[in-house]
Amino acid sequence: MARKKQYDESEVIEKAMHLFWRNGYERTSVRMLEKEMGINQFSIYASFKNKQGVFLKSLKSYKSKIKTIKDKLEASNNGKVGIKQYFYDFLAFSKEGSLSKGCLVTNTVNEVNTDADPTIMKELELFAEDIKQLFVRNLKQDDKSDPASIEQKANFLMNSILGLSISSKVFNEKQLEDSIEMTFLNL
Amino acid sequence: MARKKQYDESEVIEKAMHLFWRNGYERTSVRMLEKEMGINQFSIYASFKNKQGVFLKSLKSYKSKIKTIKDKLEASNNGKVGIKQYFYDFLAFSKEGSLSKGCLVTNTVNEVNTDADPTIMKELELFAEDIKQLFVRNLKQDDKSDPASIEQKANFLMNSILGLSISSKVFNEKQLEDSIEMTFLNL
DNA sequence: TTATTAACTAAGCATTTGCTTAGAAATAAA
DNA sequence: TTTATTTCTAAGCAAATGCTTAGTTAATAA
Repeated sequence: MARKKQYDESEVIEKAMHLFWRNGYERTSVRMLEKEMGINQFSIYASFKNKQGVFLKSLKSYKSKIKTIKDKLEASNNGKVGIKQYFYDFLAFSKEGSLSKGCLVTNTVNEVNTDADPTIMKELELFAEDIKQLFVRNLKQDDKSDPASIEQKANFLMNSILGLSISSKVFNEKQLEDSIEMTFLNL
Repeated sequence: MARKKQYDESEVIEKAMHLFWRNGYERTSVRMLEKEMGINQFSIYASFKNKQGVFLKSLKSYKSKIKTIKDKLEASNNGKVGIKQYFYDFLAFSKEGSLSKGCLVTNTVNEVNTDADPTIMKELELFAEDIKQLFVRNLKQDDKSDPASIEQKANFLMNSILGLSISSKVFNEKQLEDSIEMTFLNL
């Protein structure tokens, strides 16, 4: 009845995701996406509506990729040890060459104007909340103290991993390891 | 002999700085700078060569502005207490409304491509190193332990304050306070 | 006053941006 | 084969980007 698509949507999104991850949202042009995804602009707009559409799908792709280490944390069942492992896993996950691309989500929070792009911003908040709940869950495993204390520690850990997302772009491995080890030393 | 400038360079740079701080480098256009600085594009290019020139001067302006709280830390002479106060001072400094603009330097690290803009990147590294040395100095004041331990703590603190720079854009005051208090609890 | 020099205004430059469209090529049901 | 439908290519659109330039205005040394 009609012509077939000559590309696989999830395959080309995977490529787009890496481009956004490396360069950020604004500095990734539709021309760059065209080249990286290997398809024409028409096809991009036909499949994903617009640039933001490509990005939202890329975010989904990113989330499913990082789900591996999130699942590992969820299955760990060993409290702070598991969270610490998650920190190291995250570093390895975002590594590219000697430095890191950081976290796609964090990068975007930092780039996109808070009030300018509410659709994207909402996605990011949900993602952060999700991670935090994983931390809370594991903290409860070996910390029988009051909920307020758990909450405080979770907030602290969120701050640490956000920091790591930037630090990993600038600092060397020894410095990053220092940060992680200190974070969990007296937690 | 010739006409006088109708604007003060440091005055208009102060305005440019706030624009960059709020919006980031790329998302601040020369047209926006024109409006905010209140001078024509010709004057911008005559005084500062190009957009990057305006930004570099803005960075200087930012640094001299934040020098107030850096000097306070340097004069504190009370070790970790002074550093902690610096964290709170930084939060107040970067505040705009209920949320924060973060740190102009950190924002730029996050935005600008590491290898794309080496001139700017160098500026940023120097700034970070400067802050770290202040931390080291104060840490030594009440921590007589080995240099390796001091270094580790300084790296940890750098990670924390970088985290704070992002966190402050997303999290509420209670969450930020949690992070700071936990950071210094067992330091 | 006059000549010189610098700072102003405003228009315009080439390039890049996100997105659209006209028309050719391919697929498969009728 | 014919016809309907969709995807493809490639050209082009308006708007925005960083930056320049032609020409006017103002200030001061001669």
